[in-house]
Amino acid sequence: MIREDILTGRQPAGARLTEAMVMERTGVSRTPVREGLRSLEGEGLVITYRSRGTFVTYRLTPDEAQLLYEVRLVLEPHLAALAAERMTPEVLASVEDVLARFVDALDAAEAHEAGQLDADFHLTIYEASGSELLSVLRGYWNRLQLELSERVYNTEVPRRFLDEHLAILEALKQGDPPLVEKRMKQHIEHGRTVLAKALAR
Amino acid sequence: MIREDILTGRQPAGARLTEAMVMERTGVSRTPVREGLRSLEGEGLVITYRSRGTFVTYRLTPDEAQLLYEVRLVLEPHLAALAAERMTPEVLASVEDVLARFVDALDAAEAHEAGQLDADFHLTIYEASGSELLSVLRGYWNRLQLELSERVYNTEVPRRFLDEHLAILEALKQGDPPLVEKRMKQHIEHGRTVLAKALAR
DNA sequence: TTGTCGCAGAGCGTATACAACATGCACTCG
DNA sequence: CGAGTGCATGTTGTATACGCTCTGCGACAA
Repeated sequence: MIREDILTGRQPAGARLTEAMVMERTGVSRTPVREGLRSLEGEGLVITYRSRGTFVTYRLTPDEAQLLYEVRLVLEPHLAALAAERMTPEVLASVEDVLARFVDALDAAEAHEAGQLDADFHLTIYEASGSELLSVLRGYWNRLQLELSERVYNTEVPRRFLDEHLAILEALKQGDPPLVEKRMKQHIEHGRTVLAKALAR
Repeated sequence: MIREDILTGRQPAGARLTEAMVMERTGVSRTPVREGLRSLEGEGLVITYRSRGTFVTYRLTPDEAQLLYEVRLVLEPHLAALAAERMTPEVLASVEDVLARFVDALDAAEAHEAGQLDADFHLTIYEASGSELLSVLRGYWNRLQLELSERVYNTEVPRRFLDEHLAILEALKQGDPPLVEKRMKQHIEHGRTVLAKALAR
């Protein structure tokens, strides 16, 4: 729940999160609260200063977001191809489910929800790769997601993302790893130029 | 302490870490133990299964290690240049200290220690960049370090790494961001070919 | 008026007790 | 003899109490 508060911007960058506040918001006691905050810290969403509290980390700069796109171009097409080799019907079903909800979010013009489901789409696929690099990926998706939601998912562009997602799903179904890799690469390349334009405004 | 056990290979991949074991090893009670394990989980060093325990994550495959080197080539030269712009005397002193201990570790042929200090050298510099991407970097350095220690720091190669580290330090002292970026890039490129050769054996 | 010391309160750090859950084994019944 | 069920045990999940540290405010003295 707190993760969502951060990812949707309800908790702005730099906001203070005392354990008492989180307890009240979630209704659970301190120990699980602390666990949760520690997890969020590991994901780079918050940072804790001893005896002072934990704070929502500051937003990525536009430059850093572009840099992350270069990383995405390196990692994600590769993991997508791996995932295509090891795809199972269960994962395919999950991906389809995520895409269905993605459509709903776009129809309802819910930018944050759409951003979340975009991340889910990618990460669900990469999970199937069985790669240990997944933990690295999660870290920067968390940071990218808010930027993406607020800068891109307010516009008309994501409809084209949906088409690309569907094309990737198609290639996954066909069990064609090179095609999946190629389409994923194009998709991310597209996202990169879109974000660059959004940042230029 | 547990982190070191993992990073030095004393706790092998797949090893089970019950909270009771960690309590005994560290002498602290369960709450801080759980915090620590949660942190390690965030760094991708362990993974926890509900009610069954936490386990040391499996090693990177050689392929994944190579992939991470491509990521390093994207991120690290950039952050090094940023760091050069914002360098302070304190950070420079820290970097020099790390390098001094790096030399000691090489002289003593302590591969794991050297691997740790190699990571420290890089991360200490990037800290000065003030970039929020640091948390992403830490994640994969943790995973890379063990691979590096066991495959590279057993050989004679790291002496050349030392020279490169010194050259980077020199460029930092001169306050020349483009030079820092260039040397860092060459250094990582070198590391990549070294690791590729080590993996081929 | 200003600087320093002390105090009080808020918040985190740690320890421990109890609850819930998963696993494996033994026993029983078909 | 085999399969299924129930129990015992080990391990994590949660709650709460207590102690320590840091911060901010106020009073007192120079």
